[in-house]
Amino acid sequence: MERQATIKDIARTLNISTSTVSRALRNTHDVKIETRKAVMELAEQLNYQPNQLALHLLKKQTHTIGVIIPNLDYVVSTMVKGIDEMALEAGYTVMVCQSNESYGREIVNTKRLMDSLVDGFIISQSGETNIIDHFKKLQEKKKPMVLFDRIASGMKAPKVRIDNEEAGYLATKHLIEQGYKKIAILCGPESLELSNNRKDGYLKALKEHGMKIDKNMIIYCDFNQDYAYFATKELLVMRSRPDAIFAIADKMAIGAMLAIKEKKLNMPNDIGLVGMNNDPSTRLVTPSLSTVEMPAFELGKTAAKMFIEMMNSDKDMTNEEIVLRPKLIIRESSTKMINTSK
Amino acid sequence: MERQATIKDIARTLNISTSTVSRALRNTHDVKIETRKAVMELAEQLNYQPNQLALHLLKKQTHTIGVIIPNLDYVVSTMVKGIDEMALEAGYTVMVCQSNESYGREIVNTKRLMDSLVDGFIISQSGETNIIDHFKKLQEKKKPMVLFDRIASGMKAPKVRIDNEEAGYLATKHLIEQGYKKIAILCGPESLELSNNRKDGYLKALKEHGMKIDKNMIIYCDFNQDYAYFATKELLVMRSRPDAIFAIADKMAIGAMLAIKEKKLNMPNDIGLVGMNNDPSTRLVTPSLSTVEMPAFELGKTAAKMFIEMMNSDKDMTNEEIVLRPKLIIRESSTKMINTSK
DNA sequence: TTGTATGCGTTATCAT
DNA sequence: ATGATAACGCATACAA
Repeated sequence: MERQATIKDIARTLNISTSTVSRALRNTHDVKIETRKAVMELAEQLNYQPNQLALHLLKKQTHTIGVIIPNLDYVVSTMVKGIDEMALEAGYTVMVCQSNESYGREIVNTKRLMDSLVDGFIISQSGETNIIDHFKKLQEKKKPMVLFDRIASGMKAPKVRIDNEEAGYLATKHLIEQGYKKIAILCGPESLELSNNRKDGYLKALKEHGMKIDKNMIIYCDFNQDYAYFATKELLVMRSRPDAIFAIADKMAIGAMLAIKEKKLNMPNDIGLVGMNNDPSTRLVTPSLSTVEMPAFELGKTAAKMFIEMMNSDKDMTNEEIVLRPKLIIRESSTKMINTSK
Repeated sequence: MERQATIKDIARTLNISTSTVSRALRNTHDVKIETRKAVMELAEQLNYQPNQLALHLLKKQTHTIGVIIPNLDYVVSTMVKGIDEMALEAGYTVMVCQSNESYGREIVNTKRLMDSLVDGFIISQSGETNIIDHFKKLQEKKKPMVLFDRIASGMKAPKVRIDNEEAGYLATKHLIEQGYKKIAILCGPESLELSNNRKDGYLKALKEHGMKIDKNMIIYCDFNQDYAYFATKELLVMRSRPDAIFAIADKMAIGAMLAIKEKKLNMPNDIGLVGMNNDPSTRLVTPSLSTVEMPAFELGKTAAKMFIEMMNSDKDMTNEEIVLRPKLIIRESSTKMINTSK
């Protein structure tokens, strides 16, 4: 049991050629029924497994998808589960590398996966990335790729994302309707298209309701709880402080929440708060956190599906883009009406 | 740029043999300096990259580690980050497959990774697993493996875990010292060694303090918030209900917390609660949740380190076991003394 | 129906 | 210092 049995072993034992064994095993062409039976039996007995490495070399593909993600928090994990499920179904294996929001680490990971000769990539960029040469290089090498969620701007590739403008719009409109007058946005790193799209939705809602736009209320911000905490602290000491905040990720909203509590401000009466992603923790904090939910599992699944479709067809999918819809979940942190009316 | 340049291309262009090119590239043996220079230059120009697939076939190894985990929650993600970091450093790539606590899925994943010909495995078993034939099969195929965190019992392999008995002991002792008299434990699936070890720690603390053991207070329980929620509901309607609960994972503690709140019981005065893992959400819930923290990143790193050591040496490490120490973090959900004294 | 020869990209062994 | 050849495990075009 030390060494894996190979086709050669079977051929030698049965006194036939390796090609015949190969054909018998895969039941291709015509193989005499007796030889085939003999081969099958011996294969079974030796517990023969085709050597994938050899097949990889031969076919020049590995049936492996490289997945590049910025972190492993709740939403991203959920997306990865979606990718994983779809990939498994289609006979692909997945190699996940997370960059921890670091540009340098993302480059290393890209190279790693490239060297491992994955057949292609499914990519969500890091918050730090604004140069995308490493992704372009993959395309020069003709590696198929699907971009998802955090779409790297300037790339030509099929894309799967949610409607980020809608997300920003929904959250902001909700806050306006709750009677908040001065709404700030913690809108993520400027390098991300997603940040700007959510901000656009925020702006759209403000304009639509005839509210004026204050640049001091637009805070670019790392995807990270501490950063959001400090940013919020600064917001709260301003002469004319915001009376509501939309943070484009729950972990940022949690950071904001800590700063707000520290200032002894009451949510939702003194200040409203909406996050995004519907992290499990949002249900548990006090007050419970309103949030914009996205179909994360679905999004991952769709990305993988698109990837597989791309591998199996030769049509140009470069310009395809699938956009899923976010959904507002209203909880205590932003429902001023109810609280003020009591 | 369509096709990757190979050694053959270089050899043909320079009118030398592939062996010379190979040697020049790797600077082995004696190669005339001029030929070497020429080779290097052309390689650079053609952007030559050695084909890993070919090397894999030749060396019969892939420099890839298969990582099998039960889920992707906070602690596990952190452990994976540790594995990842160490692996990267040692030139390994990591393939992560999560079983979602499903035995069937775990088997599929094991097979998937086996087929992808990973060099070995780093494994934390699913909560559902009690038959371990699929792991034993890996050993029959001489695949090196390291077990970590949720150690599959009955396996002979190097292990990295925390002191689970200590964890149970710390939590329970703390609750006793806070004056709780009837302490229940949500101790995870019976199939996990880790569950039983934590339970042993719980028992040890009870005995040490002369408290009697009530079998009704020992609840086996899936690693899952909902399950813990229902289990706690049942605990709370008992004639003599517990006045404190230790849940061996934070997500179970959160489920318990929901049930407790629903019953309008006050934490920590009516009932104390301690979780485990130091999930970020534990800081945010109200009351904040006491918890037993484990060095998750370190644990992952150590597991990977052990794996790599095993690959690089030929000594038998089967019986090695590294045990890291957990740490109690006291928060509001269990600090009765302070609350009752006010 | 089966066998022979060749190739996938690389390295190692043995010559020269 | 360099080249020819075989080998890793498999599949396939071509022959028979």
